[in-house]
Amino acid sequence: MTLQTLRLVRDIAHYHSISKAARSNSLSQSAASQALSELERELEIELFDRRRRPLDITAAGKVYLDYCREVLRKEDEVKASLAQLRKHAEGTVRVAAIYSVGLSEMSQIEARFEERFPDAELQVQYLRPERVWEAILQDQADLGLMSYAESSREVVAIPWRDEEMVVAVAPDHRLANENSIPIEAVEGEGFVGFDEDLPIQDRIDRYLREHKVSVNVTLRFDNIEMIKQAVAHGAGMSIMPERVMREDMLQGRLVSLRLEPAELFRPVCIVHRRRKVFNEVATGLLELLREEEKRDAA
Amino acid sequence: MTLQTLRLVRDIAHYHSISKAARSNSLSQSAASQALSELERELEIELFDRRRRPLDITAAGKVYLDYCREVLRKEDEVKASLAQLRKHAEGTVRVAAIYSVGLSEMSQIEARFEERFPDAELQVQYLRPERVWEAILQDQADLGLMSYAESSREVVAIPWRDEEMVVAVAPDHRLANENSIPIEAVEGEGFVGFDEDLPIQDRIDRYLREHKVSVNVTLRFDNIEMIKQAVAHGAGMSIMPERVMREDMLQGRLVSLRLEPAELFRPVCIVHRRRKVFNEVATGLLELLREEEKRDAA
DNA sequence: TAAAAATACTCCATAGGTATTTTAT
DNA sequence: ATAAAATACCTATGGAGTATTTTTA
Repeated sequence: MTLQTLRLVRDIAHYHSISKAARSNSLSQSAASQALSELERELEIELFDRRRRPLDITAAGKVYLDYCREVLRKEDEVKASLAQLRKHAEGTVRVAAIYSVGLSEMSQIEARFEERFPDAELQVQYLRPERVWEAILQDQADLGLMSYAESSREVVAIPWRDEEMVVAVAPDHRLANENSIPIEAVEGEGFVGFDEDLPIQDRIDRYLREHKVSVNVTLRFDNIEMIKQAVAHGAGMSIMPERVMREDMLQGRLVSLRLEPAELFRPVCIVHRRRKVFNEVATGLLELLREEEKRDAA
Repeated sequence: MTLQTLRLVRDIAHYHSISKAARSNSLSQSAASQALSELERELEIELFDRRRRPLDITAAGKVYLDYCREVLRKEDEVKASLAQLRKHAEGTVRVAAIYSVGLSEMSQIEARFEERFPDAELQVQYLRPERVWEAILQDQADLGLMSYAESSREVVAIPWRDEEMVVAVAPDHRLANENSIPIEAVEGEGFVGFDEDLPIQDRIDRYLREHKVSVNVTLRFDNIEMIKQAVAHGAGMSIMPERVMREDMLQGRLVSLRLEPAELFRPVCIVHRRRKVFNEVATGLLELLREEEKRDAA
């Protein structure tokens, strides 16, 4: 017994005719007749009085007709709701990014996305790194942008770009007029660092160790924003991606000094669940991000 | 797509498991999996997130689940309603009878019916003869009881009993002390008759004519009740079935005189639609009526 | 590694078609 | 006599099974 049959019953009642109902459902008269008979057999009750023409609906038929109408109405409703959900799902891509990818960075990307997919929706969420990972794992986001990510069994990390790390100082710092400095120049300097369990701090420490330089760490934070603030307020120098401080440089809050040798980079990755099935706009965004990276590298 | 599938979706959502839902629907895990996949293919949207276990319902799944629940609830309702109708249809017989079959007659039959089919319902409607015929034609009654009925292409008339016709007079009538009278004795009498277009009057007229007797008709009615009243009030004598005036005789309102020769009978028939499919109790009533007739004839 | 889901393959029940008979008006 | 419904008969689709592979946790 299929939903088609309910439609048929409704139409037979409407036309008082099996043939007409059959036609309006693109069925043969025979098929309609059989379907109705079979339904009546299942229900063990006659829905139409075959002994008069035009066909007459029975008391049971009236009861069943109400049921058909309600179900068909509900069906229309659910189809409409699903169509909307489908449209939304096909036209939306959800991105989870760490704060330090930068709002200005993303707004450029958003602009290019908007241009390429005028009807699509790009939802960007800024989260702490571990929350980005979590969002990807739980499929709360289609794409993630985070640093120091590594592929796991459930998540793929695609290298996106390596951001050059530089020394950040306040404008009134003794070294603020330099354009670049050798790493040895930071020996013994007051330093604002990341928490020690963060990968970024691990890389910085290794770099310093390799060049036999040690610094005097006065403060530690778990995020770049706090570090920038501390540096700007004269708490010492720090090492961070040049990109994330551009805004601050323009506004004169911070100064960046290139590090020699320039061996220190923060890798930012695009992450997504393995075997994730992307919709068109997600695929489009992925492509767009890669173009962005190439343009940047150039 | 069958209703079974809706039940399956509901159960998968409930158990968060295809296997468990399959079991509870007496299906193989494979069949359930295929049914769900097929449904999702039709709807062009995923209802469950297969990438986590236990299975997780999607936004679309929630919408569809609501639909499933409502339809299944409606289905239960309609099944219950139909079961009731079926039970009613199987346990009910509708009879349409002319007034002059007599309430006391019928109440005896009803009593014997009640005894034989304690759970069944006997619906009796008293109607004018033409309305009895109509009720049978339009299947508003299963069986009809009426006089002077003849089979037609759509209706079968089964002779039930022939009621002896007698002379009815008021208790203060000049002939009221007689037990029976020869037909010649009514010559010239004041007479209350039926309307001339009724078969019963036609037979009475023919009988009188055959015996070269004429009466002085002072009043005509289209039904026996009115005639009985007129006779009781001294409007003259009449001829009618003895059965229909028994009550009035007991209560001293009327007196019956047997007619010699006793050649005049009112035939009462059981009528029903041709090829009518009777339920058990209708068949039972038909049988009971025939027994009643035999008992009577004896 | 163990369970659950998906898939490959097969079978057959039944929905649906055409041609014909039966029924109602 | 005519139009509509039912039926006989046939075909093909898809629902459901078993066995196996793939996936998740």
